[in-house]
Amino acid sequence: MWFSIDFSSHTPVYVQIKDNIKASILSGKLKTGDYIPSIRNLAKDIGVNINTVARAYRELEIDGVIRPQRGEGYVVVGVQSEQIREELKDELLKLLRKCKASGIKQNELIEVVKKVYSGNGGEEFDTES
Amino acid sequence: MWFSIDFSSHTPVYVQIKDNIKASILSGKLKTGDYIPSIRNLAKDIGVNINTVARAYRELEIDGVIRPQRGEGYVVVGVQSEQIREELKDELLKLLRKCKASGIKQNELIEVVKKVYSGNGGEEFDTES
DNA sequence: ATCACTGTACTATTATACTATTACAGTAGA
DNA sequence: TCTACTGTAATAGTATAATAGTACAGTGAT
Repeated sequence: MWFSIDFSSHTPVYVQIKDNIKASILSGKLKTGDYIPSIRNLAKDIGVNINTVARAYRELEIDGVIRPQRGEGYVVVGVQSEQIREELKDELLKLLRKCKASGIKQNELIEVVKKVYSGNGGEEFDTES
Repeated sequence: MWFSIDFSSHTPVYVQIKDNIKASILSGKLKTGDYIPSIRNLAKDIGVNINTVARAYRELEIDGVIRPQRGEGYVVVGVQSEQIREELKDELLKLLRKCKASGIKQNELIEVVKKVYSGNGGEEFDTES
C-alpha cells in the first residue's frame, strides 16, 4: 500500500491515515472519482483494526474529501487544496520556531529544505492506487 | 511563565513541557545550576495537574537534564545539545516531505523559514525564570 | 438465490494521558 | 519548633485511542 504509519508517534493512527489520504490527493496520486482501498483492506495492510480506518474514513467524509458508496467503497470527491497547504505551513511554522529557539541556525534549516527538494529524501510511494 | 501549552495538540502535555524546558536550556534561557519552577507552581501556571508536571520532570531527570533536590526544587544539569538539535531536524525532515508531497513549492517553505528568523514570529518568552 | 465483497453499527476491553485528592518526607527560614 | 515551601508516592476516576468481535445491510457477479 502507499503509505506507512508511525506507531511510535503521538499522532493517532486515524489522523495519520487522514493526512496521508489528503496528501495523496493533493499530490495527484489520487484523483477525483478514484476508489480508495476498502476499510477492511487498508486495515489489513496497515495492520490496524477496522474501526480505526473506519473512523478516519468517516471523518474524511465529514470533511467532504471522500464519499461512501455502500457495497462498493469510498470514492474521492476532492480537497480544499489551498486550505490544507495552509494548515501544513502553520504546522511548519510552529516547528521552525522550536528550531530557532533551540539555537539552530537559519542556514541549516534552508539546507534541510533544499535536501528534501533535491530529488532524494522525498517520498517512498508506489505509483498505483 | 515562559511557555504555552497547546491543549488541542495530540502531543501529550508532559511531552510539551519536556520539549519546552529542553529548548529553553538550548537557547540559553536556562543555564546549568538554575532552578526551574517547582512542580506545583508550573502546574498552576499552565493549568494542568501536578502529576502531569511531575511526570515531565521525572523523565527529564532520567534523561539527565535536571536533578531533583528534595525540599528545594529541580536544578538544571545540562543537555546533549547537538543530539536534541538533530532530533528536531529529523522531525522537520518528515514534515517537509509531507509539504513537498502536498505540492508546496520550495520557495514558499524557504519564505516561511526566513519569516521565522526575521525578528517576529519567534518566541513569546519572558526573560526571568 | 447465493456468494463475496462493500460500508455501518454496536458492545466490551485495554492502554494511555490526564485529573483529583491525599499523604508523607526533606529543607530552609522566621 | 513551627511554618511554608520543596519533591515523592499512591489511589481513584475520566476521556480517548485502539483493539477485538459480532452483526447487519447494500451492491454486483455468478
